[in-house]
Amino acid sequence: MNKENPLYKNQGIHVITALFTVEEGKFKVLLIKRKNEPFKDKWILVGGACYNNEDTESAMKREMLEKTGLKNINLEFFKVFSKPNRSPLMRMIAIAYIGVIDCKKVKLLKETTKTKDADWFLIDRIPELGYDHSEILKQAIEFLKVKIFNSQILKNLFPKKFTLPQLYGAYKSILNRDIDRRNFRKKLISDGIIQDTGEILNQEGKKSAKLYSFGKSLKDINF
Amino acid sequence: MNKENPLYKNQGIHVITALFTVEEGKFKVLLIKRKNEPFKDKWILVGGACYNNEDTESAMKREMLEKTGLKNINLEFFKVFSKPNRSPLMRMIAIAYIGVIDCKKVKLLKETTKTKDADWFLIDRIPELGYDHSEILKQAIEFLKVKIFNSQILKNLFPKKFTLPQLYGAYKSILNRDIDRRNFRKKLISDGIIQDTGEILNQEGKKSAKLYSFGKSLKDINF
DNA sequence: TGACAAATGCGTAAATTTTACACATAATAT
DNA sequence: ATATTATGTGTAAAATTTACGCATTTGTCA
Repeated sequence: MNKENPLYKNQGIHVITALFTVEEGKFKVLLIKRKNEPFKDKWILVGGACYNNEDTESAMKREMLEKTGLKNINLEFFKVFSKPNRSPLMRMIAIAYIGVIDCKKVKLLKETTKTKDADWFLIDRIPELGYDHSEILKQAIEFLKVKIFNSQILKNLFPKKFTLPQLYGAYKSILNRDIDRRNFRKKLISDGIIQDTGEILNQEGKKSAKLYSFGKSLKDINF
Repeated sequence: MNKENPLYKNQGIHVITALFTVEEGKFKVLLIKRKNEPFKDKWILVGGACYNNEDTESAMKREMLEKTGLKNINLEFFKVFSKPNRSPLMRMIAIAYIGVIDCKKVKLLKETTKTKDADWFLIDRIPELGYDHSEILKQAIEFLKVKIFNSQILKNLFPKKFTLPQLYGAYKSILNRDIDRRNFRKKLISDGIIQDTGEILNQEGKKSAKLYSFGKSLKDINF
């Protein structure tokens, strides 16, 4: 590096989100396909550069809109990735988020200035990703598995009111293991993550099920 | 901003550490006094710019050495601060860490190229800090209060072997409240944070006390 | 149609963890 | 001597977590 390019210049801030969904019992993540170098034609997590007039979360929301058409996504910070060469052209630090939405409620932009495709990928069918996004995704999944038990991060995966079996199915898909159905109900209710609405859903030709909503107050133990 | 200065250029990465200690039952934090503008003569937390060939933790260790003379400090990431104008000259994002050491084991550099003083401040006697460091410190303290119960972050505050009353005193100072002495012992042992060494310390003219060490393995529930 | 399986719900007993608190002993202070 | 402080151990009650039994409604199929 020379004087025009000292060690603390030409740095940038990446914001990145692993946006998850569960569709028909399948745990999936949103990937976009790059149009340009570097990593041309590679799939990556949604993200981009943070501008100077934005905090990182605002930047992430703008990037999400620009590259996928999605708005009003709740984001949860999970980790910083700062290896010096994680991005090839210039030193970029990455501020990584996770989010969860119902993919059926939204329509993805399939092409933008910078992307040539966007799609939901099964978690166990992820291609090799550009940048260090394979590693970021791996860590994001582990973070989500913890987060669903101490926050309402799955809120946007369901309508305002939902049945317990619906929610239970999502947990099993994300955790990729079985959990006790009866203790599951007790835990989520007593922790205040969900609450009984008193209403009952009578679906045609199915046994009636109680309707729950996400709780109003939740002592979130995380930072 | 013009073409020479697009929205995603002229960004930088700050690394910042709230380094704590407990000295004679007093909970303190390390501050340094700036020599230059901006915030000339203001006290701030230890920190500086991250270079392009460093990850943020390495940068923080270098800055710690340059500005305080301290080496081998264990750092724990706690939060990103990214408000666009948190730093006046240029857009800087801050990656914030906490650490804990025994101030009696080290000697602070009182002056460096960029600092004109360095000292340990009582937590309830903190002056107004430069940048957004007052806010960062406030959040760091809250983070530490949680962290002492699920990690060995206090490890460097004590020698390899220490008595329970010593440790207990540090917890009370940091938490700024009373906790049950007997349950405190049980919790820290059963969580694997500390373990009985089998040895006993006979201090001249004091009742003998068992010696403990920090545990070998600890299931750290945090990310 | 009758039997069985699946989906939904409720409840309880055992195990574990957390909280509150009693008390014993050694050293110091008065 | 007596009281006070510093250290240690233990136990019982309360709360939480885990394991699991069982009832009801609906669909499936022999």
